[in-house]
Amino acid sequence: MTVAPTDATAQKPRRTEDKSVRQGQLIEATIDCIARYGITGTTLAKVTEVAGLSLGLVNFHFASKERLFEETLRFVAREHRDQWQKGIGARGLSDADRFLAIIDSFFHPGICSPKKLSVWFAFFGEAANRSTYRAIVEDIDEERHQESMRLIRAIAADQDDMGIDPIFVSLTLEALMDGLWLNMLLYPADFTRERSKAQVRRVLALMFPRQFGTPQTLLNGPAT
Amino acid sequence: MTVAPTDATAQKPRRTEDKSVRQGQLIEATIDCIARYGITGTTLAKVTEVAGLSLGLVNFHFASKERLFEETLRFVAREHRDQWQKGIGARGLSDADRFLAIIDSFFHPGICSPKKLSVWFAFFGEAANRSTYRAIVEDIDEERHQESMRLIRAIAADQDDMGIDPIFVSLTLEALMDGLWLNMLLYPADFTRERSKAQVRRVLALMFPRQFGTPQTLLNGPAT
DNA sequence: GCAATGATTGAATGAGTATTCAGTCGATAG
DNA sequence: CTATCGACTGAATACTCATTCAATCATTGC
Repeated sequence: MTVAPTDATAQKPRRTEDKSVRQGQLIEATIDCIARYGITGTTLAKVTEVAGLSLGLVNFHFASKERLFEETLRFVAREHRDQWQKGIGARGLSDADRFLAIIDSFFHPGICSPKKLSVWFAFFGEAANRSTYRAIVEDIDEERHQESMRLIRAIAADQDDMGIDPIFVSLTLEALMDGLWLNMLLYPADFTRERSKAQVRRVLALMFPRQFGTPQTLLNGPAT
Repeated sequence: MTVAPTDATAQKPRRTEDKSVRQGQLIEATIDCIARYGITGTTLAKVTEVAGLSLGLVNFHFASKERLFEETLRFVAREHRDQWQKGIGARGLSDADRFLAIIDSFFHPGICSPKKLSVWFAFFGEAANRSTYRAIVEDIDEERHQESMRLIRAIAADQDDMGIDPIFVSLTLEALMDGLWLNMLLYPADFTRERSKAQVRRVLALMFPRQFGTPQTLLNGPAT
């Protein structure tokens, strides 16, 4: 499902709108509600109130609350995928640049905002039981993991760092970023986007000193 | 609150039991239900049914469902704390051994079982809004973080690895382990306890090659 | 204009759920 | 053996919330 952004140029709120507009409003409101009230406190009454729409619309545009939740998760998942794909898509980038772009995508303001992190972890918490949620997350994880591996292999081959295991590098950095996301969710004051990104780069420098190990100026201040 | 384990020797179920026994049963059942149905699907009716107790008991032993949830989170948090404290408490351990014990505690079968991981992430998902949950998690995180830092500082001082930043090491490994927990929750078939533990040790070896960098035999098979 | 179509509304419905509490039961003290 | 007291029970209560749907309204094609 593609979600059209709310049209900022439309002055008068029209009574009827394109389906994708309404669906986008409802998904946006769902994200807000999960961030504010948690997944347990998110009711359709609150979602529709935040969206400024009437209660019945959720079951009209989505079949059920469950479907609305699925589409919300799909939305943030696609947002992240689009972000890193845009990052590696630019012309003239080296493999190292592309891999850094994937890392950067994790810490892009639109991707790891407090609201989005709330949504991710709300669904992680439910994912163990809901196969639908897990499938959505797995899809996007797998796609990114494959791309990361491809890039790391290329980076390792460029130099003669053949001792390093691409699977190990990829899994480690991805797990690290997931963990930093959790820290950013729980302790937003201590774990900022920039600090976290620098931390990942520093680990990367440890793994590929020749390729990434130059500017050690980052991250020296006190933390938690 | 200290929870007494269910007495396996008691053959006849007594009608009345010590408070701590009942509280333990209810917490145990809550963990089961969160793992099975998610936090949204966990009702008091299900919890008491799983516990084999009557509906009214939750509000008798805990003031409310909310309190039951808080005590459940506190219980798994204390379990983890007890685990690592027991690990570093043994006589005659080096600082390196103690730090490895903290790592091991994350991957102890009783600590990172699928059920316990479900509980952790269920609460993480809610923690952004519920200050009580966050406070419980923060408490235990902070205590462990301080101990880790102390040990890493000692390890770095032992050798002359003064270039390494203890804060960086501690935050990185903790985030990594959180991320591995998430992977173990979402993809239990691919991310086993032993494999994850080996992965952390490998990163540790990268940071302190002299102290931890010997047996490179671990983790070479294919993953996800 | 004028239907026809489809989006929108929100009151009504009904299923489900936390909490209460009056009564039951049984262990223990005397 | 009896009385007392506190644990225990589960039906009843008082909600909340997802879902439905008949009625309303705006748009579009004619």
